[in-house]
Amino acid sequence: MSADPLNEVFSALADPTRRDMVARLASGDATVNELAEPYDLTIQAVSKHLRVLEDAGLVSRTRDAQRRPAHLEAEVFDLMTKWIERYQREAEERYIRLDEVLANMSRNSETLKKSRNKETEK
Amino acid sequence: MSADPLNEVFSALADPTRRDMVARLASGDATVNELAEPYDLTIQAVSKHLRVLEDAGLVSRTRDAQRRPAHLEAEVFDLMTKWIERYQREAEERYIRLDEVLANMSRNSETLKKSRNKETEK
DNA sequence: CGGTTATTCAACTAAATGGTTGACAAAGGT
DNA sequence: ACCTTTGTCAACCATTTAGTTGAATAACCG
Repeated sequence: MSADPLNEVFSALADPTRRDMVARLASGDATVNELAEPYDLTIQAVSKHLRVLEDAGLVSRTRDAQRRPAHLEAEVFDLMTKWIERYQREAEERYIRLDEVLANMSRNSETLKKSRNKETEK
Repeated sequence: MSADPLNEVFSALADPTRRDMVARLASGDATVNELAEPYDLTIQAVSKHLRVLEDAGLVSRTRDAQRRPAHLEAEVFDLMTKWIERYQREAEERYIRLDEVLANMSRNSETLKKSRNKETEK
């Protein structure tokens, strides 16, 4: 029921062909045949790739006669950037705090010389 | 030789366990044992996950006696955000331009009524 | 209706992935 | 010198994945 949608989004973009398809769709909608053209792949393979992108919510399909043009959905990207930025920020902030700690430590370094207690747990 | 590093980065983050490990490492370095504790997984499995993160450049390892604490590397995140934001922006800009086109079209819509030419190819 | 174009479905295959168990290595603690 | 802790390596297994070929569906073009 509630599988994290990021699973599919990240794993969809893990494939270079699919990333390339996304890149191309960013500059305009395209049909399966058009998308398949540059690759040394069967149409069926590209159709499958497109389905993966669709399932991940990165792409939507419409209909135009026999064609089913693919359209890039930009909203899902927000999910990713939010996740990424959150931990990127956390890690950077922690890095800055660590710098402060180290600055403090060197300031009163005499207390440090005999501290041989390692409190790694908890 | 020159495989796109984004392959490994995205595919590393496609796994929810690995994403969770990253989330936890964002608030501080941790050893394999510490990382493994919350999961219903063997240490070996977690060790493997950690290796995937390391190969993707998301994590680095140091040494502290028998322990090999893992440390989150924030820089690689930039690669991802740059890729994502580029196409996100492209898609959004195109969407805005499309709006303008549609606005123009409705303004002189009388010319449209008989345009039955479809120039999909090229 | 009959043919063509665009796309998907189904079945199969090879390789990659995520997990296991069991043995091994490396470093400390005593 | 042992024993313990921490982690990795190796071999194996089940599932998923990226690709194939071949048949089927869907919608247009005469």
